[in-house]
Formats: sequence, structure tokens, C-alpha cells
Amino acid sequence: MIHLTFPDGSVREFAAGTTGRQVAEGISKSLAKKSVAMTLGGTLTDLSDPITADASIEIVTREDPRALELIRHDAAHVMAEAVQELFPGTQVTIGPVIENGFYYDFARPEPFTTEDLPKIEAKMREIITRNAHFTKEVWSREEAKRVFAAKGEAFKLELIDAIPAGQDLKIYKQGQWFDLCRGPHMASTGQIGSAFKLTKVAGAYWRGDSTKPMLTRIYGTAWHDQVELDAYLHMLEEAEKRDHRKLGREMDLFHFQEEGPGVVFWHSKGWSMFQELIAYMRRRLRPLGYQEVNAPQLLDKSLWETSGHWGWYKENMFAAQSAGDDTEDERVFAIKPMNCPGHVQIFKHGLKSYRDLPLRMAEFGAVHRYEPSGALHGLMRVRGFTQDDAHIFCTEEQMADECLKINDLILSTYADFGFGEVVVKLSTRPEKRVGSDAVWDHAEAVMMRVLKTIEEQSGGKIKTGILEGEGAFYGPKFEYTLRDAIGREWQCGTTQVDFNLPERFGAFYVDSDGTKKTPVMIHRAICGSMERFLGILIEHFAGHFPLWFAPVQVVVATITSEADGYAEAVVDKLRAAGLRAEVDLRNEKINYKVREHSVAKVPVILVCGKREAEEGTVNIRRLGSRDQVSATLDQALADLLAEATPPDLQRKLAAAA
RNA sequence: GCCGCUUUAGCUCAGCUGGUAGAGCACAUCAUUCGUAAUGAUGGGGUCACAGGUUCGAAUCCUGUAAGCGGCACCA
Repeated sequence: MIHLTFPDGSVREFAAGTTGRQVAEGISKSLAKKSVAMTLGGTLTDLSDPITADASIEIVTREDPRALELIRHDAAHVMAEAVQELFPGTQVTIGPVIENGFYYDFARPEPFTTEDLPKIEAKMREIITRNAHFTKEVWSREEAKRVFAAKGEAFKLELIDAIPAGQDLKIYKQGQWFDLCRGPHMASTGQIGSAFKLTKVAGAYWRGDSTKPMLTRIYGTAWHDQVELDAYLHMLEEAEKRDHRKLGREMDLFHFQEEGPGVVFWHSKGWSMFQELIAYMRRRLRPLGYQEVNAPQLLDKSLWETSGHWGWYKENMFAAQSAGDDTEDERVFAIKPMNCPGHVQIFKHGLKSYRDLPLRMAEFGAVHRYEPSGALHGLMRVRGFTQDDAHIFCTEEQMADECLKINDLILSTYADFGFGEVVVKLSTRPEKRVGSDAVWDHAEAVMMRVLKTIEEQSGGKIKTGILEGEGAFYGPKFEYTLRDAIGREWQCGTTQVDFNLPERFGAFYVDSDGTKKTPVMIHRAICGSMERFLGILIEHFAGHFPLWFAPVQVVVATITSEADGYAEAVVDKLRAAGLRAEVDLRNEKINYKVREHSVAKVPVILVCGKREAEEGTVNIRRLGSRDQVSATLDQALADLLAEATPPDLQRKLAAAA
């Protein structure tokens, strides 16, 4: 006999080998009907598994949040069955559950197209209606290999070989169809329900390895019910509406064109945001003891050989030479992909003393990297971008303190832009690296302490984690990931400790005892790339920027030409006070003007008609609201100015008051 | 870079199985002076991404190139 503990704490006795389904039936017929799986000791398993030892048990019904994973996984199996039924000869490979759904990778000479999806989906619904039971068998390696080889499933053979010896080889069957799978699965295909949809086809490398064959992946999404599915599809539509590439065009912020893949043409309004962002960062850096520098765009290849970039980063670099037909100058220059070598040159210029450390060198550095063509994505991944870069030359003792100072700067910057949820991850030594294990041990220990402090200081608000083996080859690093308004995560900031570059360039400082010492170099970026950060901001705010950041803050719109003179006086006054304001005197109806500027996402429309001109007032309409407020021009100006003050300056004003 | 798809006016898109281009918005002109999300009329605008090929004839079919999109790989 065995003893099973139920969620309510009760303990009941069962015969050893009782299955989860029998347990559920013992409780009630309706529970048995609704149940899709069980947890034993907290682990999700098949209802059909015989229970052989004492354990805590919980019957999982289809409504349970934990069932969603099973719904998706089962849907993947059913999709694979549907595909093999419709397209005989297609090999199946792997089909895991992912966020919001599932996919399955298939090998077939002819790739699938989007037109195939409805057919596959219809077949899936047919299979689900058959409601075949999922059954599990444990096969021997030899048998499994024989059966899959006979079916022509070459990829499955590879998977079987990859399963560690001693681990059971499980086969799940639904009707005639079966697949190698670690499970668990629900009771039958009917429990998948109908709230699923196949979303896209894409290529994917076998085992995620670009040297291996390309398979066809079909993605699907699956949910408990239609309401959840609809909500998800709606969310996708909303995300599409705030796509920064779309908004960039609609709001006239920037464009790309064929001659410049991955490089941005910033239009006036977009550039205004770009400059506002840089101005903000500059104001933040100044009181923190940073010095801003500017290193050349183009440097002789030899310098990049010294830095090591020419050796291991060449594939990602652009090179330039004199283009003249008759030139005798054969020198090859590289367009900088990073600012660090330039900064080391500045550091090296003139003798540095330990008294100069920590030396914090910042640059809004434009860099160019030859990114793979398939990686380019709007502003998010470009070939020419501006980093809010800085390098801190310091001693090992100063390292931890500097990392914490950078952390403060990063977190407060994100907060000013409305990002409260931040994750900080420490990336540790990769396989390919420079420096002795002792140096890495020490650096990682320091960084680990810093990470702990970061978590403690935030009072638990900042989540932390470790990325094993993800560090740069020259040192460990912190990666800062923020979460936007619709829950997507973006890696932006980074702090990297570097024991390599200063030494390569022979950079040193004179220590208190008169000896030459090599400084530690900390690379850090907050926005990462200004372009990318702006892309994130556009999507985060869906174009509805806070007043201080909006490219056009105010439009003064007239109703009839009678108020033209007054409107011009108003806009002059707003501009003189430092606001980015435009005036709209066109011979158009006010409805038309309000619509147009609302669509353009201008935060404030000041309507000036005859009445306002006579009274010296303005009529204020805020974006997203139909309400209008009347105020005197002076009052409105004062209010707008206060609101348009960037958050860092507001803090400064508050501190002074 | 790899797999698939796409590329027609500034934007969004239509153009069936080949017979040499069309809409809405935008733009310009004229009329309208109208109080909070589209006033009306008229007009201009396209070597159909680029280069080849098939054909009497190509936006349409084929090949290549480029860029973009969705993934994968990459992302110091």
C-alpha cells in the first residue's frame, strides 16, 4: 500500500501501482473527466502513470494554468500527425512548447508555405475530434532505432543517440501516430480543444546549428479557450500598431532606404528626440565626474590589429581606403566598430597617475558594424549606430564601487523613461577567453558581490540572475534588461570589466610607490545604442511621448483667419520659453486640424479662435482626451513649461526649492 | 549568412489565366472663414525595385541581384 497526500492535506491509502486516473475516478467521475494530468511531488506527469511510492498528489484539470503547457505540447504532436498525414514523407524532428504556443520542425524537400497552414489546421481539428487517447510506451534503444529507421526518420535516430544512457526512451502514441517524447501528455487529443491557430512558417537550423540542415518550422499558438486566444491575437495587433518602423514613418521621425541598409536617415522630428536623449545623458554624466571625448571614426588598420579586433572581429568591420584612381596611398583604415581603442589612446596620451583614477571617459560614439543582413531590424539592429559609451580606467580596488555607481546611473535613467522593471544578469567566463583562472576567479567574485548589493539596494525590486559562460572573452559583464509597456524585454545597458585591452595597448598609470601599473578598464553603456533605445521608447510609449520628450510639444491651431496674429504671438512666446511649438494657420476646419495633429500624436493642441484672441487665453486639448480646458496664456505657458521639464531637471529644481 | 515570402504613385493597397496601369489618403489650385478627430470641386504625379531572358507583346512567366518582412543563426 502507498500513501498519497492531497492538496487539502488529507492522506489516503491506495494499492501500489494505482494510476492517477484511478485516483481521480475515486474522487469523482466529473473530476476524472476534467483531469488532464497530475503532479507527483510537484512534478507534472501522465495520469496513466502507476504510482509506486508515497507522494503528494494533485490532479490537474484542463482549466489549471499548468495544463496550458500540456495543451500546447499536445497541439504540437497533433500538428506533426496532421502534417505527416497530409504530406507523407515529411520527417518530424522536435516540437517543443514556447511562450504563447508551440512549434514543430519538419524536414521536407519542399518547404511549407503559408497557404498550407489552413489545411494543416483543418486536419488538426479532425484529429482532435477523433479524440484518440495518448498512450505511453517505453522502448529499447534498438527497437526505437529500428522502427524510426524503417520510417525514414533520420533526425529521430540522431535524437535517440543523444538521449543519455540509462534514461527511459518514451514513445507517446495518439491513434496510429507516435513520437519519441519525454512527455507528459494529456489523456486524449480531444482535450486540446479548439483555441489554437497556426501562425507562421519559418526556416530553422537542425539543432540550432547554422552548419546543419535547414528545416521548416511551423509555429502555432494555443490557449485554454477562445477568449484567451482572441486576447492574444488582439495583443499581437496592438503590438503591430506600435511597431517603431510604422510609427517612424507615420510620425515622420526617420527612414531607411535601399542604398543604406541598416543606416538611419534621421528626420527633423526624430533627430530632435535623439538630441533630447543625448542632452539628458550629458546632464546626468556631468555631476558624476565623467569627461566627454570624441575619438576618430577612421583609424589605421594596425591599431585594430593591436587591439585584436582585426583578428577576431574583422568579419563585422567596415574598411575604407582612398577612392582616388591615381592615389598611391594604399593604407587601409577601419571604421570604428567600438570606441574602446580610441579611448585607450586618449588615456595613454600623457602620463597618468594613480591620483587620476578612476578616470571616467564618455563618448556618444558613432560606430559601424557589418551585421549579417538577416539580423537587421528597423532601429533595433542597425549597422551604424551611436553608443552612449564610457570607459572607466581604475584600480582593481575601485572596480566594485564603480560598478555600483554605474548601476545607480543605469537604473535611475531607466526610471526616468518609465521603465521600472529591470533585470540585471551577470555573465561569467566563456570557454574562449583571455586571462588566468585566478584573475577570473577574483573578478567574478567581485562582480558577484556587486550583484548581491544591487539586489539588496533595490529592496527586491530588481531581479538578478547569472548567465553561465556568456561573458566577454576579456572579462565578466552585467547585462541590464528592461521590460516595456507590453511586456517585451530588451537588453540595453551593460557593464563589462576588461583585463585585456589596457595591457594590449601598454596603457599604465604611475602608482603611489612610483611603479607602473596596468589599470582595469570598465566598459559601460546605458542606452546601449541610441537608435535602438529610441526604437524601444517609440514602442513603449506607442508614440505618445511624455511632454518633455515629444518632438513637437505643442501645436497652436486657429479656427478662422481672424486669430492668425494672436496665434503667431502665442507660438512665438512658447518658442521663446523653449518649447517645441508649431502653428497651424491653414484654411482648414478646426475638426480637420485637431484630427491631423492627434493622428500625429502631438501631446498638446492650443486652439486659438476669436474668443481666445480677445481674452488673451488659450483652449487646451490634450492628446487622448476630448476635454478642453481654457486658461490664460501665461498660466498655460507656466504649466506646460513645468511639465516639459525633463525629470532630472525637475529633481534638481525640487532639491533647490 | 540560411529558409520562406514580398517589392505597383509620398503612404496603404487593387490589377483574374501575358494585350503596355487604377483607388483612397497625401500633394497642388480654386471655392469655403466653418469652435475641437476628415468641406467640396478640379488637377498633377508611376521607365510597375534593378538587370537579363522567354514572347509579336511582360507589372503579370523564368533567372539573377538588391532591399524589406517573418523566423533561424549571429549580436564585444
